[in-house]
Amino acid sequence: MKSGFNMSRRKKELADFHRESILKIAETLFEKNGVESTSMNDIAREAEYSKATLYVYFKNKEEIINCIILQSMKLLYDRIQASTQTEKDLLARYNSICHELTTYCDTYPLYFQILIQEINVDVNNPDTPPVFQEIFELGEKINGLIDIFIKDGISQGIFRSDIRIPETVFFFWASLSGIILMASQKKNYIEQFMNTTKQDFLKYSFDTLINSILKENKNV
Amino acid sequence: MKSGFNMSRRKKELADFHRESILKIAETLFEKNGVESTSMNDIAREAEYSKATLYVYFKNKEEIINCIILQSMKLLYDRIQASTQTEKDLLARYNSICHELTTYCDTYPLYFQILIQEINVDVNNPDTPPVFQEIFELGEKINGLIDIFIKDGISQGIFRSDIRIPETVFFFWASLSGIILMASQKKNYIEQFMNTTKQDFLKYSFDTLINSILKENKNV
Amino acid sequence: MKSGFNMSRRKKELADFHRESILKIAETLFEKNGVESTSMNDIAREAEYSKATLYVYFKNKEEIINCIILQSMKLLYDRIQASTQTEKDLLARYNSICHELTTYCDTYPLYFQILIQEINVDVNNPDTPPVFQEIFELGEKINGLIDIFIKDGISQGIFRSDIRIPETVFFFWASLSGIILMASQKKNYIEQFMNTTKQDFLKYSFDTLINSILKENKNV
Amino acid sequence: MKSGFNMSRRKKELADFHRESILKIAETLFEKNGVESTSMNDIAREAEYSKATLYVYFKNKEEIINCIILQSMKLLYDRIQASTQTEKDLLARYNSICHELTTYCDTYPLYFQILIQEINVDVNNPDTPPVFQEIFELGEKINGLIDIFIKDGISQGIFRSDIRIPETVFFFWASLSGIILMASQKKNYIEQFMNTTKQDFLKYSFDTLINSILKENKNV
DNA sequence: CATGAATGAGAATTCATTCAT
DNA sequence: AATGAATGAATTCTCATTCAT
Repeated sequence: MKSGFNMSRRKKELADFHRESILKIAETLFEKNGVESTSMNDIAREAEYSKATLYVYFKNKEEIINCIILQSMKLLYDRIQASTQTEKDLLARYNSICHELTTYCDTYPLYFQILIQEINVDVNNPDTPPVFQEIFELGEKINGLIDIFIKDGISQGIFRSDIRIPETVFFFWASLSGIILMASQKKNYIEQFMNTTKQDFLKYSFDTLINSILKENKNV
Repeated sequence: MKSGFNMSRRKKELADFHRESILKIAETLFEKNGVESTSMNDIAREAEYSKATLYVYFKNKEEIINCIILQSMKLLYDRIQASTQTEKDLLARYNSICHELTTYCDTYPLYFQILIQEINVDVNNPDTPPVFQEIFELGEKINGLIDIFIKDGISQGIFRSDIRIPETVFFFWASLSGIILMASQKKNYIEQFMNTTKQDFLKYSFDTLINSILKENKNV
Repeated sequence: MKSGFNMSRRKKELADFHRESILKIAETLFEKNGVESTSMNDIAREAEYSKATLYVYFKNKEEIINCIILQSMKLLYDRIQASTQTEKDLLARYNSICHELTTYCDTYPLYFQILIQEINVDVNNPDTPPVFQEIFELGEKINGLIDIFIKDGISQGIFRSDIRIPETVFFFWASLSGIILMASQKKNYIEQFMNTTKQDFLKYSFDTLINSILKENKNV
Repeated sequence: MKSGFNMSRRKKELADFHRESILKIAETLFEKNGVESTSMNDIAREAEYSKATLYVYFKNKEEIINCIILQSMKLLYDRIQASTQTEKDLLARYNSICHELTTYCDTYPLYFQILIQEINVDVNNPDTPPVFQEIFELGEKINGLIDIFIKDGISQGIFRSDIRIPETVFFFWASLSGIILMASQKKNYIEQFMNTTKQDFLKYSFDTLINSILKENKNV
């Protein structure tokens, strides 16, 4: 006979398994058809649960959405952190960050939309659901990673010393998001009309972008 | 009795008048409440037409949306063209373009979302509604304006001569969109946590961005 | 060709016709199965409208309920007023009132439940829907009819002169409601176990009740 | 090892304990939120049983409702009996009954609604659940108490001797229910518009009602 | 015995769209 | 041309109930 501890752990794991299954399907559908156009019915059908079961594991549709956002941000944070810790060379770290973001955008295309669209969370409002707090804090942690990267570049004499750090962090976030998102969504256009590959366009853009804060102009 | 020609012209003008009225209201509502949350009912009520009349002038809701996209792109094109023709100095033209895009994003916030999100149009598919063709062609015309701007910069010896033009056009589109959109949607965050204004952040970002293709590094 | 006036009148009449049809069916179902157990679906099916059409004529289920209450109260008021104006003899008027209430309870059994159950309306709260105001005012008007009846009885020297009028009005409302409702709902019991008819029981009860304020005890 | 008898007795007692716990919670919730708005989930959560366990002790929601009706009727019976046995003076007994009913209505507001609303039980139909039989029989026993009270009043020469006993029992039931229920539900109205207290109104009404069968008219 | 898990059925409501006039 | 009327289909979410363990 199993101990109570194991019992409850197994149960929790099972519940988590179901939550994950639902989230995975939901995310796929959100990406394919958009969040608003994806109904709980769609999720239920695709995930092969009954509609009512969805409500056993999630309070409502909004909770599903928020969980996906948080989850994907966690993953992004882990990846960026891992990649920046491994690489020692600064530009290699930059490429690594860009690569992670790109991979990330391919895996969770929804994320970038939300990253950009999501209305500012009012962190001080006590009515803001705790998930939003978590999302906000995670966002700050990711910012922190970029922040360290910029500071390292300055102290190594690679980046110009006159750049304003918080603005530059945000500037990189914004530009990289724009570049990656557009490359991802206009892939066909790029390949048809620009006579190059998406990958090549991204490489070119990342190099051009970093150029904007390098101490010495580099030929791309 | 009027000639057929006059009849049809008058009719056409009247029809255009109605279409415009509807589009104007629809756009206001789309911006205020979002596209999905705006119902045909809302549009009809606000525009003071009957719901059925909407379907006299537009095939369906989608056509209304597409018309708004096209219309707002036309406006953007006109503005960028006007501003690039007036200004002679290259960096003044850059600032002008950035300014137009920013104003534009504030006036038609919806546009940028769509600009970035809208699925790639398959221009060769005969089922693609003609409005998409128009949207695509207008996009190309706007690209053309940026293209000229880049080429002018190179020939004036202001931009590096080794840059790849089509990629750079796209790169600017993508980066500027990202920056402007994020500045617009995270205004509160910027002002609370970065201790600066949205306007200042934008200025800093635009300057940093152009730096990436300038022949000589400038201190921002 | 009809004038605008006639057109709109006809339309209004048609709309009223539909509203009435729906209300009639709704009332029947409410009576048969209870208000909460009657779904909009049930009403739609029975009334032979589509569910969506119900929402063309009524804002929501609550509006249907409130309309039925108001409508039935209007009818009750009219009936009581008519009967008290026709009859000159006081006790004949009393019988008439009782008879109207009884007929009424048979026709709109739902009404008595609501009359008794309906939570007190906060007349001063501006959020209270206007229908409730109307319901409340109509209730007051009906009270007014009983009030006049009591006062007439006193001034004619038929009722005791020491009775407190507002309390007595309410006392009669309450007792008559209780009697009529119970006679209506326990009809079988009365006829099986009391060896009399519902009608006879009602007559006996009404006579006994009025006895309570008569100046001279009457043998029933 | 315990004998089968003890086992089963202990089991039965335990089962009864659980049933009581559930019923107690259910009643509280029914009163607070209404029967239809109280879900099995609510009951389970509040009673700290699992939803499924509810179905171990009760066939379905309806059985819970019926048990509560029966239970509350039992309580009412006990109270009326106790109060009529203690008091010797007839009018004191009347006041006592009225007081018990009032207290009862305040404690179990639900009861009166059901007392009045509940559809006639077809006692002869074998499909009628046994709990309805019990409810019916208990109703008869309570009637019996009123019956004795009336008969005592007649034999003591306090009530008129020409009254018809079974009708009068029912008449009192109905009137008292109506009065108490209305006083309870229209408390605010009474206090605002009648310039008196609920308690005072009740006292006045009970006195007026009994007047209807008193041999000698009393001034209230 | 007790229950976690699962669900079919159904609730109110909304919406884009059609059609007869 | 313009529209009032009507609706099928869909949406989110709830609930009483069952069943394997």
